[in-house]
Amino acid sequence: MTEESASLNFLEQLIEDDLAAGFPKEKLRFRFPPEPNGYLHIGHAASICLNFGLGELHNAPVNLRFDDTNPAKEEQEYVDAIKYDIQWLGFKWATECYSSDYFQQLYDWAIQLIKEGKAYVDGQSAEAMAEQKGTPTTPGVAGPYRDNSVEENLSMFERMKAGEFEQGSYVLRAKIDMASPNMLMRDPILYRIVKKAHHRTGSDWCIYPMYDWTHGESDYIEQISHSLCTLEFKMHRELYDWFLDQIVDPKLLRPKQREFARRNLSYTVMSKRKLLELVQTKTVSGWDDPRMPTISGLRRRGYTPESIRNFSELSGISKRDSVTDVSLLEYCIREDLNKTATRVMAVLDPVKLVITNYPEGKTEILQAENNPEDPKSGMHEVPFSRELYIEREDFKEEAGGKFFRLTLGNEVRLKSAYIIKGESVVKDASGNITEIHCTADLDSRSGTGTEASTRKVKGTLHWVSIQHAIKAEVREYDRLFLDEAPDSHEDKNFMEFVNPNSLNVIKEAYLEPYLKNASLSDKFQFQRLGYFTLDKDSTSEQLVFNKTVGLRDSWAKQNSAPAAQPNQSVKQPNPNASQGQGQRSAINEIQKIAKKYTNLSGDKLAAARADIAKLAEQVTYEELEPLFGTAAKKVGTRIGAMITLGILLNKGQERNKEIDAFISAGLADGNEQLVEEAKAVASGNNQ
RNA sequence: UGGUCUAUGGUGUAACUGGCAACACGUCUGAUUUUGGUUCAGAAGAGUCUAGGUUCGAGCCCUAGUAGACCAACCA
Repeated sequence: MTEESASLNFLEQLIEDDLAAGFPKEKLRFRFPPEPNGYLHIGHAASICLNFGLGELHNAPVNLRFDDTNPAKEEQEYVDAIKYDIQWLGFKWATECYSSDYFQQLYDWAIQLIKEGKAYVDGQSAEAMAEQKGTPTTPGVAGPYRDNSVEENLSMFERMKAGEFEQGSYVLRAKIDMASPNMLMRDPILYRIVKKAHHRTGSDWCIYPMYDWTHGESDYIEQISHSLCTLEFKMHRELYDWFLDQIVDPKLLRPKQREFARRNLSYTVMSKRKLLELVQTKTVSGWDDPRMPTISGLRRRGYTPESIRNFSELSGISKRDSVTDVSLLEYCIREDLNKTATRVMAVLDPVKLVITNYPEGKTEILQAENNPEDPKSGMHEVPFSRELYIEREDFKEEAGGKFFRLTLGNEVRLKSAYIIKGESVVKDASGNITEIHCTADLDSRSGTGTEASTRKVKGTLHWVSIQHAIKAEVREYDRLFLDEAPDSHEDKNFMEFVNPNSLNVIKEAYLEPYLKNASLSDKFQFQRLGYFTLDKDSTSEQLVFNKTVGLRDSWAKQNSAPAAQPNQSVKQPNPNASQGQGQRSAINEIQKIAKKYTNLSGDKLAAARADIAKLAEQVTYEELEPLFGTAAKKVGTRIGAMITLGILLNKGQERNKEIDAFISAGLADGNEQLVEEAKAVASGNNQ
């Protein structure tokens, strides 16, 4: 809060404007209004961070309001999970509210609407009503119940409430405008009959209010100043305001609804319905499966509240629909965990390493840094012995100079231990390496301060002592979907894009013994591999670790680069791209200067022209010709090209059809400067 | 064929009432490093959807297009 925030998003700006216009700061009040019909996901986190963030910024209360008007879908389990997640994210709500707390008030207001002739009971089938509603392009028509008397409506509504009718037989509708271009205004439903117990009101009610009727009035009851919701409710604003108009007391605060774009994440889906489908089809193990974009899934995966809040902050708020790349989320968690996670060693794909000059049966206790990023984090002990496991991919019998790991005849450092040299391998009948034999430089032990201990070698490997290692299960995760936006395809169901290899279980990984006492909230970095956290499936006999995210890996990237090459080369057809080491080509430089040419005047203009002329000396005609096709609008570039052309012609470039066409187009242009240059070029008088 | 909204590097957001398009992620160099991590230094990449217009000057204002999203649940 010490530094001023970079720049305000449009909602923060809106509030600033309201404040500037005289809205009293102490009346600011926000709310987060989840429906308890599913678990919160990373998209909700955006809304939570927005609303609670606004509350923190202005020191204003933020209510948690459960929008529980549909007992058919809502459950206490979700209420509890939602509350837990919000607290876990680190936010505190002012008041825990429920729309169901307002059922009586809502009912009273509905009676008032009926009395004023603004609502009526309709007994038609849903299909009939839908038909009368028309379509977006054709107006609706009035149904037969629309002009029933107030008395009749009153009595029918009473009887609905009393439970005299079947579920679905009658509804209460607002009487607004069946011809409105906004479909929502064509006599929307206020109440329907649902004969199902509610998680809070039990069987007190058998009629339940609809979202539109409930939401705005709840905001009003709680005196919410700014009711922020996602874009799909934009159309509802007209209704929101209409309902408020009917009941608002001018002495009280009138809430304002504003909309922002919901946040999508690449390679996943974000709708509760689709997440529920993943759960119900057992595609994932549950709402908190570590591959799920739910708050609980991310938590189990090892994400921290800080990382999620930071992600929301970095993602920003706007009004256009967008897909944020998961790489930003991964960046956020790496950034957080790098500072805090304890460094340990674990080998996931082991191969045996024998140090032939190290005594059999000897064990040394070495010291390992807990976190090099945090000098105060201290050290922990790690046992070392003659036989170790190292990562299978950390050894090659022979390799090129770019392989920094163990090969025969080369030296590498065993992290926190000795420098070793590969000597020989033992293979089984089918040629697989079963053991690697090496010798250690016994003077090189880390931390001893000897000259040998500070020698530089080109690689460092992680390892575990076989005798001391503990076995554990490790679960690695990949993106749940293979498509960047799995639910954006009209012709294909999102389930078709499920990644069949999103879960990789390593049944027997070897960990250093320090991990024996890990607890659920601990965050570790398995050195050189990534960040890991204990999973709740762990038992006293079997630890289970989840991989949160890998370390950035420029080596792996380099290795896979050749495969990706074709794609990239397609995007690189521009011959004007940089030449040599970061050197811009002359033609590129000219383009850059020319861009702003028309904005210049006086000395600056003269200087720019001189620069272009000078650079033009180094340009070939082949480089220049493509610029002839520059759009008419980009006058600056065309002027630059014209000046360059003049120089080239002076140097003896032959005139041709393209050149003539470019010059005459320049002569005919509306821009005076361009015409000037074209004239000069045409007459050969261009110095 | 209706209404509403949106359009800025690969991605996500900036640019106060018009004034040289900025930041982050990602990508690529180089240095440092007992993690091919971190850190540090640097680079490439956008003429702001298109076409007109207003203006000395437009990402921003005007007009007309184009593209995408949303809108006809007794869901929220």
